[in-house]
Amino acid sequence: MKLKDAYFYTLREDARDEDSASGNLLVKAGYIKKTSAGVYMMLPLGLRVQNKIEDIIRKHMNATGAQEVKMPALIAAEYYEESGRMKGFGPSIFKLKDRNDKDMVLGPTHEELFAYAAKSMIRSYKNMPFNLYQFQTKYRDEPRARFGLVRVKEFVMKDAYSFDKDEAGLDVSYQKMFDAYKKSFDEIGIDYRIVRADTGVMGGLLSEEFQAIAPLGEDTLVYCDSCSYSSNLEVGKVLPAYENGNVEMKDIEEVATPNCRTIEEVAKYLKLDIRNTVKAMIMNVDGEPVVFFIKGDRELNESKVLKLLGATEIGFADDELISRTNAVPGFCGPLGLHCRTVVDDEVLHMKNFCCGANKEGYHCINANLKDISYDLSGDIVNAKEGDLCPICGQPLKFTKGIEVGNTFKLGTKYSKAMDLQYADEQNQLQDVWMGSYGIGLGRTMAAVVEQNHDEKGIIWPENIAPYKAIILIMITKDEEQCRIANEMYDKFNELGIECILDDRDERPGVKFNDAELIGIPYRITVGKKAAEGIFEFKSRKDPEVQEMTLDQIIEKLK
RNA sequence: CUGAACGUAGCUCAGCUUGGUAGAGUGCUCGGUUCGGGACCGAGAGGCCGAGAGUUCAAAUCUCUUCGUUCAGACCA
Repeated sequence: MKLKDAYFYTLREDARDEDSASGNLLVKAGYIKKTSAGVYMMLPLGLRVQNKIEDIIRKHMNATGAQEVKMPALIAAEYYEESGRMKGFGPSIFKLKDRNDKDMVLGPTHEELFAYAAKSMIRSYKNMPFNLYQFQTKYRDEPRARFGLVRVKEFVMKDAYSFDKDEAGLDVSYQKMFDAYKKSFDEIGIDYRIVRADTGVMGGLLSEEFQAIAPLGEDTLVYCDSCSYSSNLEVGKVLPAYENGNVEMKDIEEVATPNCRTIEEVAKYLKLDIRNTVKAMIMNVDGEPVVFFIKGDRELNESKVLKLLGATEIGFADDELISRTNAVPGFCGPLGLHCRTVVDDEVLHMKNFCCGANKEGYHCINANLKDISYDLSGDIVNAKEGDLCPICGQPLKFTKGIEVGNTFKLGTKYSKAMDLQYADEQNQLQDVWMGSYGIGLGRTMAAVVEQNHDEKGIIWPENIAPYKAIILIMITKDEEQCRIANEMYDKFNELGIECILDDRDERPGVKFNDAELIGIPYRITVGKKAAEGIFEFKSRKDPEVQEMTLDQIIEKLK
């Protein structure tokens, strides 16, 4: 690409409405442009990067024997009605009607259509296994788009779907995809960690996420350095770490705690360790009030609660719901409640703890499990700093991640819903076992930029950089320099070295800054010594500038 | 969806409190001087002050409505 005659621009100021380093840099460097909240144009440079990511993934998918297809984005709503996900996705699914008033959706993910496509192929166990995949634009009406390309309403995803006759087959197919994902992300050049995750709306047996390590990540990852344990916080098991085991149980006692509404205030007022308190959370679970009792220094984990109760929605209870529970907010305790109560496993191990008395201005001390009645117990809190690994008992570590890929063992959920069956060896009808596997391309691009930038701009890993090299002509009015630079450009193209020629009539400083902003891995400066056949060669990653001949440069770039 | 902030030149913003026909920087165009890290001088082009309604002799400025954007939360592959 010769810049003078290309669609190419950079901005000098930070974008006002970008809230992430990657979003800002991609906008500033002219890779993408926002059209509305969560919807971006892919400009020439941006599309080149996305295509490179796509090519790498395609190569590894094809190597597993998967076949590429292309499903529509515009889909009759009935497919999602059939699988029950019209409800599952709720307001996140884009709905529209055609002129005949037929309900349509813009596909948020494509399990249904792939299952439907598989029906045409699958008659008997002999027809499996196989795997289909596509690169497709997905639409999700996110409640809040943010962080540039990280959370958007329209994005391209690679999604793959495997079909097997039984669970053992699924395990094999899953492992193939899993390995292909590792190879893809390694080649792209992203720093990632694989974690166990919640199956969410996808349902199924197992979900693992490929998380790009980044401070602005929306997911919290919990892992252990001593063993292989690694999990998304939303499903991370909590090993009850606090026990005051053998102390003798005392008798429960009411004490006045005037104006102490939060557990911190109570602990401070009574001079208690907050780890020996139990707090109550009054929640709205599918429209019904439920009170949860957890250790004072814990947070309630909503996905664990939903799973435990088999519920779909959770939020704080409003005044009307609270009034039905007979609870006294701020002093809510386990006594005399008129609703379901759930106790965290950790509380089961506590003795002589402090909790609300359910009476304005009072808490109880020396409470014990025997004093409480509850309906259910389970692991319903978030792991936190200081917790121990549930596998090996070493201290857990925490980091933030951006989910760039996800693999699911779906099992038979969709084949049951979509009536996808085959005849086995005994000519008995059986459900097909499915897996689904996704990678967000734009999100991957954003995550790479989050991980690879400095104060001057983007630093692309070589494998997904839009171009490998950029040739700068220092003095455009110098015909000799122009001629030499153009010859170099032609030579590179001949050799298949993708490069940019900055032949704009700009001052050197502008060209240096733009080259750094857009993050091209190698920069060649055609300047003073060009006539002698000497050029400056600089890697975007390193500060050193080296003088080289054309042959030496070509050797480096080949 | 709830709460808050913002919307003025291509971009980043000032002006609004105290109403009087629109400003800066940067980018852009032309001329000149420059030419190895976002140069300098001069001359220009560029705005229905997000949209609508109201108050007023007069509204970017005050009031109401609406749309958009962003933040916090909720939500979320």
